[in-house]
Amino acid sequence: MINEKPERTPNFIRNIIIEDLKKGKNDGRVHTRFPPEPNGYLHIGHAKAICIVFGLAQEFNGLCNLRFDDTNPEKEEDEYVRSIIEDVSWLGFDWEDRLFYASDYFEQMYEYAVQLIKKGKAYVCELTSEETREYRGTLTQPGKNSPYRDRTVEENLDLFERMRAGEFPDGSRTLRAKIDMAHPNLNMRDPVMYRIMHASHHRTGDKWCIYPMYDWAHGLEDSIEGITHSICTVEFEDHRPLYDWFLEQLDIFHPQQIEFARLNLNYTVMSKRKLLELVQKGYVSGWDDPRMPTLSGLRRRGFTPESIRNFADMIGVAKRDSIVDVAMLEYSVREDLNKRAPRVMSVLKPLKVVITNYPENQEEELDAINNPEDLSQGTRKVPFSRELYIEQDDFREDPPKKYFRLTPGREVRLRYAYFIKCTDVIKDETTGEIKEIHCTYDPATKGGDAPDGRKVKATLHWVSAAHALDAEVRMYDRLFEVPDPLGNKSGEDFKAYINPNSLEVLKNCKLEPGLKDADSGAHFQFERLGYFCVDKVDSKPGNLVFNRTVPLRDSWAKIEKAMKNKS
RNA sequence: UGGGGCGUGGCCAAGCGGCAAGGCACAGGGUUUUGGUCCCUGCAUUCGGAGGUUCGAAUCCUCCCGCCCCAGCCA
Repeated sequence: MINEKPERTPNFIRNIIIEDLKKGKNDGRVHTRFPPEPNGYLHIGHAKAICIVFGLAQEFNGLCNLRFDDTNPEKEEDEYVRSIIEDVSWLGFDWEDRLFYASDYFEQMYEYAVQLIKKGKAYVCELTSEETREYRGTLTQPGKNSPYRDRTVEENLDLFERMRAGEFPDGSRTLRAKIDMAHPNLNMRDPVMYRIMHASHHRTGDKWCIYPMYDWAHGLEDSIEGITHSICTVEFEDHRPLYDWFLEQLDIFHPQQIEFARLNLNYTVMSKRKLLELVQKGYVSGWDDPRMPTLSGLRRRGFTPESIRNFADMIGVAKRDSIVDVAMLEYSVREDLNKRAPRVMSVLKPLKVVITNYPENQEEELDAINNPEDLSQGTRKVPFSRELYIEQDDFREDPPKKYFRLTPGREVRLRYAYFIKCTDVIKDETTGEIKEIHCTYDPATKGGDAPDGRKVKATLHWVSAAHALDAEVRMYDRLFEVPDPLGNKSGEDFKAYINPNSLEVLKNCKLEPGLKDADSGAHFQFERLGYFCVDKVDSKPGNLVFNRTVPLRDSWAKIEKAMKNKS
């Protein structure tokens, strides 16, 4: 496949790779990896990382592995590996036959550990975890050596073997690297390499009772797979000296670790812990709630893989902390869906319109364009009849300034149909509520153009009442009403900022009949409203459910808001 | 007050000694059978601050200020 790349914005990682390639480093190979721990669902922040590592591999004709970093059996589950596999492939990336697990390398890692012990660079320590913490010192004070630090190689070998054999209880011993307890970087103060855990692992079962720590394992995994550029987030920068140390001691293939800043989005929270809390306490319906920033949530909401990949390109790659405006994500779906989503007319908050001069039992089929941005999508027939629905927002008895939709006495266009003029407003006598409006139509304007050249200020979408499909539409909005839910000004918990209007369920929506057999997950533009998709979970034939992915840009709403602010 | 990292417009982000890309947002205008899309136009005399080097600095040097990360037998 040809990888046409419309001049991407440079970033520092890409620049490093270009330099490496120039120097002929790694024989010109570029090999990256995405190494999630299978302990939760992937979110948009992971998507950024995935796009970076797979994208770099693609761009430089390299490879990218998917590798589960499953070194902690107490936290990891198969359910997560399944969801991660689904999400990464949904995003559009292919690891071919290179799906790996850190646990596949446990034996090899053990051998490497034995080597370190033999070099006198690792020892079995019997300090408890509390003692280990005390011995580590603090940020400003050096630590002190473990009393077990100077055991003989033979003793260490024996003890380590017995650790593996299961002779010791959990937490009773660790294997530690012998580095420097006074090192200014705490990660270098004799870090733990192995801990004892009599836990069942999702892949290796009960084969092991000692499990490697991240710092020890990760570089080995990268090295074994021949990873050239090991890309991770900035909080691991402090770990790089240790990553390098292990590989140097072992004298094995040495990948280069490069760190970038993780993604933050305003109006949302990203941490696994916080997301989990939202799920567990029922603030959302689950990990795939369309308001969640998880990939499963975004997918259900109607975001496309293309839009997320494009978003990742837009936000770039750097090391500085930043908070990206969700407006960019929203822009990115609109841009994608604008080109692709078929247009359709749907009335979400119906107001009945009776065309009084239209024959009682007549109906006709009008031609509508499926996508003005892509004429190859063709046209369709839309039924028209005497009774229709229009949007409540499209009629105002007392229109404000600059409102140019339907008002008493005013003429507007019904898209692809006719010009209509409002002649009467029928209200409930007691409540004053508008029940329906009466209009007349001009038969000469069929299709939407007046032969006499008469213009109209607005075009409304509509649905024929007799033909309309009923549906439920879920209007999603940002989950939080403040840009930074964690910036608790007054010590409030982030949940205090949840947007009470993040979901509005509309039950009486009227859709154009062609939507009857819409595919699960299919995307549409409801003209003049936004992009919507068929909910994958709850929509059933005869009980349609749509999710609003994102509204269309709405300059009228802005004008109206500006006018309100003035008064 | 130990170590590591980072500071370019409202938000992202290029640039790495030659005189501030691009995108989002925002504001005007044009086109329009979506108040959508699209198309124009505007939007940092300035790059955290102060000195210095240089013909010339966002880019090099010095000092200062601010923000983030690290004391899991988590990743």
